[in-house]
Amino acid sequence: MSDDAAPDRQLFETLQPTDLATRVADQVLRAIGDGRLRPGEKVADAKLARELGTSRAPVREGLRLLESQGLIVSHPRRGFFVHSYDADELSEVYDLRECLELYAAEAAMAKMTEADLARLEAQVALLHQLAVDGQTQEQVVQDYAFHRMLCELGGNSRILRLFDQIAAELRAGIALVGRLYNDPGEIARTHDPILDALRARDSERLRDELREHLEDARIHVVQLYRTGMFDQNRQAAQPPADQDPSILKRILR
Amino acid sequence: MSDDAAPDRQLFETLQPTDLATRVADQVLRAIGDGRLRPGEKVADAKLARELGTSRAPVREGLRLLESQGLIVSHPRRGFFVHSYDADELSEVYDLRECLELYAAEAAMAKMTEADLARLEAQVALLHQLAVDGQTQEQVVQDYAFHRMLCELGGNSRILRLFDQIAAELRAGIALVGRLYNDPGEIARTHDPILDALRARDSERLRDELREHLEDARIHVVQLYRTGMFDQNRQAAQPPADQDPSILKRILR
DNA sequence: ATAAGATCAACTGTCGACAATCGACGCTGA
DNA sequence: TCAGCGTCGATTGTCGACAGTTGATCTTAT
Repeated sequence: MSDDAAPDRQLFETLQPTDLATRVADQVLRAIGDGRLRPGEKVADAKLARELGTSRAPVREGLRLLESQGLIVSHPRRGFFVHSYDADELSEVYDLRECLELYAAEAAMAKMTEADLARLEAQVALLHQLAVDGQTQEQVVQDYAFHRMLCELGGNSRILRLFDQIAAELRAGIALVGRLYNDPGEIARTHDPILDALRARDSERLRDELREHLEDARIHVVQLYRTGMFDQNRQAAQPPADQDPSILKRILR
Repeated sequence: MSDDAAPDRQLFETLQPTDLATRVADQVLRAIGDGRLRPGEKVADAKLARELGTSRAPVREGLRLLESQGLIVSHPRRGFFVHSYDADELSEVYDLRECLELYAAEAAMAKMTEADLARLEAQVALLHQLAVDGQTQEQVVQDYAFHRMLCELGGNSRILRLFDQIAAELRAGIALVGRLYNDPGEIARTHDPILDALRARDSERLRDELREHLEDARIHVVQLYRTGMFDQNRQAAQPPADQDPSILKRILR
């Protein structure tokens, strides 16, 4: 039997059926990620359904998918809203990211090959290049890509999925700031010590360097939040305060 | 003005509107947690709706809520299924738990008060007591409670929420085993070194002890899985294999 | 002028319906 | 005996509909 005519060779790639709900979730996720939907903004399922040309059912299912990820909040009888962080909550997300990434990076270092290391180095080199070229937006993307590679090399798909979720959430916030850090060159450089530690397979140093790196980012973003840099962008409809004023009205129904 | 007649005193607790979807999610979560729904089992929304006396819409929304948590898997045009772990995946979940709990515990140690420590000690004492009384089922619950307390003291609500999710998932698996570990007394004892480390505020030791403790649990459970201890319970309808046999059928539609 | 009440369009939660699809069953023909 | 095919009930994804609520706007009365 010849090689190129194996009888059970896969002729076609399986074309997988897709449901509207997940596609809606994708769309909304993207909209949040690139800032078309702002934190705190209301997401009316009826309106969204009209916009997407579907009925409301799949839209609501899609929003539910995002709800338990924390990206969407639903207030019964009031609708869905893009989750809006205060500074403390944002800081918590960064905590989580640090927690996951430190763990993944350590695992990654233990099992990575020379080829993997080379890919990481190439990625950091790309960051430097983008800094020189002034492509700051693209640098943000590739920065994430680097950290994602680390998580991926860690080999835990569950952790990787969480990282992706977190990245999406942070992007939501960062989309508001636009240009986030001060100096692209500086950003690129802060990745070098991490690479060094990886090269040296020095677990201790990796931990310290990575932690410092992430701590920098966190402090930066959180500070922007605290200084009210976002307030100007906050004219979006806020979900109602938890304390409902019209108590009697609700009791009587 | 007297104390017990403050004019703005809250007369009634706000009765919060609830939607069916979240209640469905709760129900299903509980059903998975206590083993009424088994891993791999199909969850037909129509049937479930009939059982709950609602229409299918809120049921589907509720299932979507659980889907992005990983507890439910949906295969388009085939329905919803309780997520079924293989040993590797289960191991990954334990990785994640370890990652989160180590982080939270360290934070907890840094900021806990004497009162907090006392509560933790009381909880471990309870574990010992339950071991003596032979209340193994309750011990499993209180064991989780201890670890949850640690996460809670860590002070990151995001991490706590994740811990709860993971606990729910693990319970799903553990519900299958019923009695999991070998000796309740042994379980109780393995918590003592953790307490010691906390008392001494020894970050290094806490990390090591906790890791070892969790590693034990992981190895135990994963091994049970690998030895096929679950196969007898696996007559539940399996979700279809990823490789669809009837390729042409699908291409032609 | 301000606070309370009335009005009204838009939205939400839920339901039942419908076509398309799935998978189990039995039948056919080798 | 067994692979392959129609058949058929049950289930799925999606839709449109309906009553009840919400929040904004307008009205009224103090």
